[in-house]
Amino acid sequence: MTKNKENNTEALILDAAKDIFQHKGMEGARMQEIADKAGINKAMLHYYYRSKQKLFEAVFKSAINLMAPKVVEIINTEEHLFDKIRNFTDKYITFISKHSYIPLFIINELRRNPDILKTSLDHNFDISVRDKLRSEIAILIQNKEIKPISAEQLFLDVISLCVFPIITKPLMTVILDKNNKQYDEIITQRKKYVADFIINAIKY
Amino acid sequence: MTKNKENNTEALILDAAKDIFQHKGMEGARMQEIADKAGINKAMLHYYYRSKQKLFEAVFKSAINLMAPKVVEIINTEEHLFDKIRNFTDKYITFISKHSYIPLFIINELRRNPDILKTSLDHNFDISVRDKLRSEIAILIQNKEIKPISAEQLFLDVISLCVFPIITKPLMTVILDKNNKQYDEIITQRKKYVADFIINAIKY
DNA sequence: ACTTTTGTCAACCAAGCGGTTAAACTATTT
DNA sequence: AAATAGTTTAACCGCTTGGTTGACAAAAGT
Repeated sequence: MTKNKENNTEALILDAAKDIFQHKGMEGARMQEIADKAGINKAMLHYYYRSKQKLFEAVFKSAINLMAPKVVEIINTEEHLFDKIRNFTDKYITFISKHSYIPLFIINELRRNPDILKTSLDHNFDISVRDKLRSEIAILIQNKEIKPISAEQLFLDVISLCVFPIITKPLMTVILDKNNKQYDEIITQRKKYVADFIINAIKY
Repeated sequence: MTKNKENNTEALILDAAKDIFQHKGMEGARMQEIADKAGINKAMLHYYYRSKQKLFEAVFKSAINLMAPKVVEIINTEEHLFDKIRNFTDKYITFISKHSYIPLFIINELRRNPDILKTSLDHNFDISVRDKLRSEIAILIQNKEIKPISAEQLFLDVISLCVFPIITKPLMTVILDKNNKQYDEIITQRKKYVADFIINAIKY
């Protein structure tokens, strides 16, 4: 435990940067605030990460590579599509609830700079993953297990139903007139609810 | 066309501010940029709106009061729930597509300041609207026309399926490997697709 | 006609920003 | 233990920011 002092500071900075950037975005974040949160001098941020932009990219990359594998992982199992859906909604809603600021962070900064993904995505969502899902759905359609739908639409449905209600919590609590606890309960129920909803929608 | 010169300037500022704020957010927007866009001197912004915060709030208020009535309007018709859903998904996806930056703008700034809604929402989503939808659903459940679901969950489903795929376009084009035109086509198809999807999910 | 109010602008200001520097401190190497 | 290299800090810097000021012009009121 005597070594990697330098590594420790670097990690300390990244942790603080994640917290500040993900809550306030690139423009809203202040280098001084990140330094304060990390408990170190502001010059250290530049010593380890050169610039605000570079530090931001490190945070973005870590965020995108935290979220994406979770999706791929479940698509790549050998379960039946319905089980995948049940599995996914349950795990993804739980996961996103724990990191509720990350999806909005990604969506936002991707809008500011649409090309940032290309340098940040390590490996995920390659052709094989897309094709696997597409062919699985094609077979189920042929077997008349599900209605004829496109893989893309279904993918959008699943992600939308899981993620959107979480990132819009501040808005939806007002619209639906719920307090925080009540809304959290609604989200908890969605873990099962969403899977049933989707399966009912697509099954014959 | 000779009169309301002062009014014209004020409106000119607000239009420019909408454009800049909604694309770049509170932190990312620059007063000078707004002034340039409006084609007037920067001091005018403060003359008419006192501060950046006040100008921002005017923009936010106008955004929220553009989006919310569209929802209430359709809920308050006397159509059958299924027709409401078909009507809503079609109109709302069309509408949001035209103003794709607004939902994200609202979600974001509401997260920065959760209390801003209370001073911005003019009248919408009062108890009567919520109760109307709730009782309509209760009746349909009793008549065994739809499965027993909560109005809140259904509301979240509808909004999620309409809005999320639009605000995540930059992300989804990469994940689904589509170009802009292809993705727009997917969104267009969703206008009908989403309604069928939801109705299939909830009907007996 | 002249006084007051309202609208507009160039110039300015203090504060806060990201980033730099040079020196001090702390290991590590020789 | 002296020299070297790596780490940390306070102080600083140039620039941009939101906001202000004072002069001036155009209406509006009298």
